[in-house]
Amino acid sequence: MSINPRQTTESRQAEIIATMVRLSAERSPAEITTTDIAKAMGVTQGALFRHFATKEAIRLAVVEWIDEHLMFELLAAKERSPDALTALKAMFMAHVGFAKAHPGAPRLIFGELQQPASSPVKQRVQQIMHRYRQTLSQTLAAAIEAKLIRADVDCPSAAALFLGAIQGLVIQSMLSGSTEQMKQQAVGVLELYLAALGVKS
Amino acid sequence: MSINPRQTTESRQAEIIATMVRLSAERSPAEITTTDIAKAMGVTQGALFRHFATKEAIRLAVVEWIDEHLMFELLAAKERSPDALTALKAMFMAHVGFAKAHPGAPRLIFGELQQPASSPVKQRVQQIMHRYRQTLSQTLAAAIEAKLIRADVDCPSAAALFLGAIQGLVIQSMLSGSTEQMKQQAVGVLELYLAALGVKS
DNA sequence: CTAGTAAGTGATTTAATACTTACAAGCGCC
DNA sequence: GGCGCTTGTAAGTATTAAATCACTTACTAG
Repeated sequence: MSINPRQTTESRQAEIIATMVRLSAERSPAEITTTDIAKAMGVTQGALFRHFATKEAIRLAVVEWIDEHLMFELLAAKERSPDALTALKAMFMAHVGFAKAHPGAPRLIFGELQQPASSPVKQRVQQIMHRYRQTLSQTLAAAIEAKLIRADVDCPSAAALFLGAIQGLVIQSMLSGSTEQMKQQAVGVLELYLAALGVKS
Repeated sequence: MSINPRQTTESRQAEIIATMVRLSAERSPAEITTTDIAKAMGVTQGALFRHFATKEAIRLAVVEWIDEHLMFELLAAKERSPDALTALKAMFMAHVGFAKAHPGAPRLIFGELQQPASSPVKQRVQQIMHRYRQTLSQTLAAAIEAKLIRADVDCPSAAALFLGAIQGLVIQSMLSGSTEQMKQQAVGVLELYLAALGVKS
C-alpha cells in the first residue's frame, strides 16, 4: 500500500487546506474534525499535527487560501475589463463563479463570522472584507468619474449592496443545497443592481 | 433561595428559547451548550430535558420563534402601509429593526444554514425563506400593477436582491460586532434598492 | 554506510458534551 | 391532609473532540 507516500510539510499543508475546503462543501465546517480530514487524506489523525500546530491554525490557513484565490480571480476580472463599469460586472460574475467552483469557501467564511471578534481567524476575515469593500468603492468612484453610472450614487452603500447581492445568492444556494441555479439568478440580480447604479440595460 | 421557583413547562420553554436567542447575540450558537443555557437560567443542566426532549428540539423551537416574531413584524409593517411600495420600504426597515432588536436571531439562522438538507430544522428555515420570497414577489407584483415601480422588474430577482441587501447588512454587523451603524447603512442601501426598482428619490 | 531529521503511526490523555436516572419536593385536586 | 403528577436536583454515563507522546520508518548528506 504505497498509496500514501511521505510528503513534505508544504505539500501536506496544501492538501489539508484543499481537503478542508472540499469537505466543507457538503458538511458544516464547524463539524469537520481532524479525524475527518485525516481520513479523507488517507493518513492518521495525529499526522495533521506535524504540519499545523492546532486546528485553529488550519482554519486560519484555509481563510488565507480563500482570500488569496478569490482576490486573484477578482483582480484578473478587473484587469481584463476596459472600464470601471465592465470591471464591476466582471467582478460580480467572477465572485459568483468562485463560490460555484468552491462551494465550501462561503460556508467556511460564514462559519468564521460566528466567532468572537477576538479570534485571529475572524480578524483576518474582517480584514479581507474591508479590503474588498475598499476596492469596490474605488471602482465605483472610477465609474462615476467616467460617467458610466449615476453621479449621485453613494459608493459605500453601493459596495454594501454589491456584497449583499452576492451573499444573498450564496445563502440561497446553501438553502437549496445546489449551486446550479446560482449563475442564472446572478445574471438577473446583477441586472437589477446595475439599474440601481443608473445603468440602462 | 426561592429565586428560582418551579415553573410550568410552557413558561420554561419560552425562557429556554429566549435565553438561546440572547446568548446567540454574542457567541456562536453552535457552541452554546445545554449547560450554558441552564446556567443563564439558574437551573441545572438536566432540568432542560424536562421541557425539551433533545437539543435539536430546542433549535427547532428557536427557529419557529424567530419565524413567528419576524413575520409578525413584517405583516404589521405591510398592513400599516397605504400601498405596495410603502409596504416594501416598511418591511425592509422592519426586518433590519428585528435584526437589531434580536442580534442572535440571524446568527442562529446562519448556523442552521450550514446543516445538511435532511435536518428538520433546516427544512423549516427553507420553508420560512420560501414563504418570505413569495410574499416579497407578490408585493413587488402589486407595486408593478399600481405603476409604483418599473414595469419590467423581474420579481424573483428583486425579491432575491431585497433579501441579499438585508443579509449583507446583517453580515456586516456580525463582522463589526455591533448593530449600531446598521440602521443608517440600511437607509442608504434601501435607497439604492429602490433606485433599482425605478423609484425616483 | 551511517547518522540525523522529518513525516507518519497508533495508543492515550484530557476535557467537553448531550442525555439519563434515582431521588426529592412542590402543587393541585379530591 | 394525603396522593399523584410535574418540575427540579445531583450524580452518572457514553461518546467524541483535540492534542500529545513514544516509537517507527523513509529519505538524504557526508
